[in-house]
Amino acid sequence: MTTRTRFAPSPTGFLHIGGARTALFCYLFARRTGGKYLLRVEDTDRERSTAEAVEVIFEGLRWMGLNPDEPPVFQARNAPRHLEVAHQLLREGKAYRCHCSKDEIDQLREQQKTQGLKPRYDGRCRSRSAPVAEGRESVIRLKTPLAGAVAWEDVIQGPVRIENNQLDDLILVRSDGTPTYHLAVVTDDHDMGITHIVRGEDHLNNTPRQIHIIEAMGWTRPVYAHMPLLHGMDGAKLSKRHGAVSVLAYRDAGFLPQAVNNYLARLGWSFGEQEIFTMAELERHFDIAQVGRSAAIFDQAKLEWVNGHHIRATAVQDLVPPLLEQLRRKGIAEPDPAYVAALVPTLQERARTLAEMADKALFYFVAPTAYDDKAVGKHLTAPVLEPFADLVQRLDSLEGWNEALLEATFQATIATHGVKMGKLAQPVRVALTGSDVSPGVYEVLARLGRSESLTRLERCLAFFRRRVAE
RNA sequence: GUCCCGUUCGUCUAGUGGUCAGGACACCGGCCUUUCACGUCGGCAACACGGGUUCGACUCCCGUACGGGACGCCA
Repeated sequence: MTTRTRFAPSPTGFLHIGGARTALFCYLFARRTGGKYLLRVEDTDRERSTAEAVEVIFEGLRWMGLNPDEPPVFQARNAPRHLEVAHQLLREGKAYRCHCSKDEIDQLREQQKTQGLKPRYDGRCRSRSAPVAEGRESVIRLKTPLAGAVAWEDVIQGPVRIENNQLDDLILVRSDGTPTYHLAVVTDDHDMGITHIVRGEDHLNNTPRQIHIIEAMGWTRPVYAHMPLLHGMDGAKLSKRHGAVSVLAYRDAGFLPQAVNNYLARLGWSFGEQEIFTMAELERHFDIAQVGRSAAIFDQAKLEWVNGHHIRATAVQDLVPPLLEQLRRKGIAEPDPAYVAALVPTLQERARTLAEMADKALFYFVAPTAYDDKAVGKHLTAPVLEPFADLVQRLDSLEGWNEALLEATFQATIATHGVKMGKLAQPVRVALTGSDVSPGVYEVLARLGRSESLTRLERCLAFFRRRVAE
């Protein structure tokens, strides 16, 4: 039998980084076991579900590379089937109509709470014999076994056992005639042939209720794997106040999807002492049974480190499109892809995100309008003026313009003047970039080109002369 | 309040009765070097607490504390 997993987001907002992790685990489990990974949109909350949210979630999953193996299922469309199941249970006496009003139940819960009990419906309609006034609203509730317990072997949590007396008769169909979450989930999972349910630990308490529906229908139980939740740096459940929680926010911040996947997979799971994984390696090694049971805290600093690794390991051509986007955001109207491709190798090991890479690439597009004060004070000093002027002269009369030639010119200059390379290279860096931090000077000169380089150098030389004269 | 789960360096984790408790990020320092970064070497730093069980507990059991989740006609 081939395994089938599903990621089942509800489209009430963006794709949360925690949801993305759940999707990733579903996906990796399916890949590892040679099964299928499916997607089901749980849009049964008519009030909060939106088409925009569906699109945003799809976009997030697409970006992560977590594309389902079959077309997505939209739960709301299966409502007739869900109701059919509810009515079958009703006919078989496994469910019943409950006419209690919301107020009545609220009151009951309130009362139970003050008594220190777990608030739950007491099943008062279960054996109601008195006829009910015609037209009064009703819901359909499942008859939950009164005694006994539900137990299952959770792939991540281990053996789990919940006493039935902790449960109440859950609602299958609302008073407006629409199916509830539990009914829909169980029915769809069955109909979709889901064999393994990988989801957040927040669903652990839902599992026994869902198992009861499954048992009532005589369906086979899927295997469950409840993964620990993700927490923010303060230890609380990850939420908006923890900053970027939408996966698309990570894309926009310049992270690579393979890095996000890598980091997310390592949260709660490890494989020897390996930290960096390609998607293919994750598909090969990720073992959900080895996932730990405690919640993990999302650490952006480590994500950045992982991202830096992937930036260095990714082919230039694959870095160009997202980098172009980052550059546009920084105000570079129409960056030339070929030019950008030439710049990438000079920046790859200097950036942890593509946004940072774009920042560091800016000088390639715009000549410095001012020189960093500290850099000027440190490197544009009187003793270097002569060697620097001589270098500019030599570069100006250079025939040809490539890194080897440039280096030879620098070497000849320092030999003539008896200065150290650092003394000469730093002013050049300032002239070219405005600061004393940049990729190698030969690399920069080569990419900027002869004309632009000389323009920047001459301008700086003039500035340098004025400064020394003062 | 009730039920369920968790607890090893600040963070992610290895560890399944006998280890100097290992690795990674971050942080600090050295090296490399035309700067930064990469790389590399080294440093700092943890078994929540209290009882058991045992010749011996991070590892097993019980309790406490702390944290999280769940208790909807939301999903």
